[in-house]
Amino acid sequence: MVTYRRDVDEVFKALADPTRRELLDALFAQDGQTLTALEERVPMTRFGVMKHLKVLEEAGLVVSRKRGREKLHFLNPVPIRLIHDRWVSKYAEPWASALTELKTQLEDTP
Amino acid sequence: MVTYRRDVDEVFKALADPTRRELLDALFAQDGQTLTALEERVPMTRFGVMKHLKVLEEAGLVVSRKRGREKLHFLNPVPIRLIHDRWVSKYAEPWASALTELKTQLEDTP
DNA sequence: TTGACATGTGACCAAATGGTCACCTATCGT
DNA sequence: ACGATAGGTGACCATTTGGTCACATGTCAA
Repeated sequence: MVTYRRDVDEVFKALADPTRRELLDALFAQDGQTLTALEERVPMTRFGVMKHLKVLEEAGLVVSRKRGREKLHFLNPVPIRLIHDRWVSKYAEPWASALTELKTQLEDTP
Repeated sequence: MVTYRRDVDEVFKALADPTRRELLDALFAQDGQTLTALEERVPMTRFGVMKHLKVLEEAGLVVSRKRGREKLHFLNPVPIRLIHDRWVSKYAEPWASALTELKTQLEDTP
């Protein structure tokens, strides 16, 4: 089994950029796209996309594979699942709605 | 009902900093803390903490309320729940394990 | 084999970010 | 009233980040 113990911080930082989230969405829609294919999805030169893909790869959110002169990119949802399980779920539990009530009350308090 | 249509991007960006996640954790552990109380939780001056709290407030992750000369800070989990429902869950679904298999196979391919 | 195509590298730049500080206002307790 | 306490503002600085470009390598197809 490959090790998924990459830094949680890297994943959060990788997800913080809207372009990178768009790239993930593009791979979600169609996995295994090349750099030039992804380039067309986003208002940016090839070089910008390359940098973003590098960040995504280092965070483990994207894995790639070379086929001839092309580089195919694949979405890896595991890090997202990890931060979901270890972090997001803690705050997104059902009882959140109770806190929502509290917040509403507080904001209505003069 | 208060409007929760804040920008998703702001939430992701707010969550991208480890100090800010620590502050959220601190509020998760004990809600309604003052600035000086939170200051002690983090290796940073008061001013740095103020900036981080401002980012968290603007993202809607923290709401505050003044009590005399103090400012009380409260965690608002709703934005996290929103990005969970609208974004994270899409990638963190059960079938993610199937993709994990695929990724492993790809990485093992020479 | 040669030209077009897909990707990679390093330098470079502007803007955003994270953090500190001097100074200021407001409120509390006595 | 007065010192101490809690918080706020704006300037300032170093570093990181997002993006581009010139140039270079590897690969395909005729």
